[in-house]
Amino acid sequence: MKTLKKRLNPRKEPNQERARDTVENIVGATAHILEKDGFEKISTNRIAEKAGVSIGSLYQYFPTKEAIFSFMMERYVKSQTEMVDKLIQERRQSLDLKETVRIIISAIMESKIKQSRFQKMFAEKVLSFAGYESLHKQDEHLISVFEKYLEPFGDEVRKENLDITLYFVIQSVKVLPIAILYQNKIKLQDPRVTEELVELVYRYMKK
Amino acid sequence: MKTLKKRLNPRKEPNQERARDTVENIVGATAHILEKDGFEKISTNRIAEKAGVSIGSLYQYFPTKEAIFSFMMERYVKSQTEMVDKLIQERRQSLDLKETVRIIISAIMESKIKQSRFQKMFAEKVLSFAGYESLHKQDEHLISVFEKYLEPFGDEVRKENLDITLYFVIQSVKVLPIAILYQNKIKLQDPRVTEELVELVYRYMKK
DNA sequence: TAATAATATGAGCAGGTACTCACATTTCGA
DNA sequence: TCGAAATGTGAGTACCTGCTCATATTATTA
Repeated sequence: MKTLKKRLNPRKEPNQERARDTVENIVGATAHILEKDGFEKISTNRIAEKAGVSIGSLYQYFPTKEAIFSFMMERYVKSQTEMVDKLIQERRQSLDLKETVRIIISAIMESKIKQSRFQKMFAEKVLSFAGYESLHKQDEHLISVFEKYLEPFGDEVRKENLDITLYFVIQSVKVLPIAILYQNKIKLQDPRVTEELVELVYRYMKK
Repeated sequence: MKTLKKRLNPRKEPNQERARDTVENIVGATAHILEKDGFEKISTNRIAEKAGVSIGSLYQYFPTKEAIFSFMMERYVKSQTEMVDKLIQERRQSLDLKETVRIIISAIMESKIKQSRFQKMFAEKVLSFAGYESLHKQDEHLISVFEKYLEPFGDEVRKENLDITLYFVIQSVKVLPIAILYQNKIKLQDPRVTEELVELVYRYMKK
């Protein structure tokens, strides 16, 4: 456990401006290589080269290669979670479940389209790397947030296997759009994708 | 294109019994290592060692490491497709859609539970490796099979965005159970998982 | 300005990787 | 029974990997 933390946490916090630039360049180069050449082609040497940074600098801020992925993942998960939390908070008063579902899924889809460079990396890592507990934590957090939000919907929502239901809902929204990215007929930007996802989730949840 | 085929196709067909054993040992060892140590720890040398086979023999039947994965994938995809095709064929006469959905999903879940050793490998490869066209071909095949099967269900099935709907259905059944494998609260064997998957798919498809 | 701290550098290392090839062994039909 | 074809062997190679460390450069502080 301690080993894991040591290996995933940043080695050193960047204080000066140029140090923050270095870190951002590393992250940017990593995303770029992932997007262009895929996971198999990535190496710390290549990342450093692409970032215009020496391999030594890279290892000043990231103790291992995985730490780079972990950093990017954590950052993305955090922004997604904050977004959903905020939307739920805003919808606290409303009792229109379908509209809430639509608003949340639309927002997520929009960010997925924008940040589609990260999405393929996610497809390869999201389900695979047990070390990324932050993702499981996010799932659990979202489940409890939704569970609380759904309390007033006693008559509208099916609550027999709510744990599985909510897990499936979350995974559907996370994973189905990524699956779309990997076939080449339907575009992620096609508004019907969002529509269908809303349809799937709402129909599945309601009584 | 030609390069890809050359690199993924078996180099030599095993004719004698012992040759077939060699191939099976290689495949078995690969599955075993994947299951135990994960994708990152796998190497052809390790596979050969675990299989009790020389590295030279391995390369007589598989021209590259990827060819081993490809072979296993193709074999699995083929068995799954045949199973679904057969079930659909048997259900040709019936007009009970939900029961059909239940039968197919139950069968798939059963095989996923049995072959769960392959499932994690799939989670890492299914969406990620563009080279595995066989998977996309399978998706397209299944879509057309379902589309045909659904023709008589004019009144029961929602057909506005049928392309997306069927794609989401297929991906849900493929991916959601795998997602279950990667969290540790709900077990894949829990019959509620199958139930919920049926519920999700049927509710999503019906009018 | 001088000293100290922060940051950047990249040659190089130890170990792993996919894969080859010249040769040994086994199988089997003639 | 014998020889060709099929199968098996594993030391070896060229390359790549993650990562270190001694040193140089730049920024901050006193």
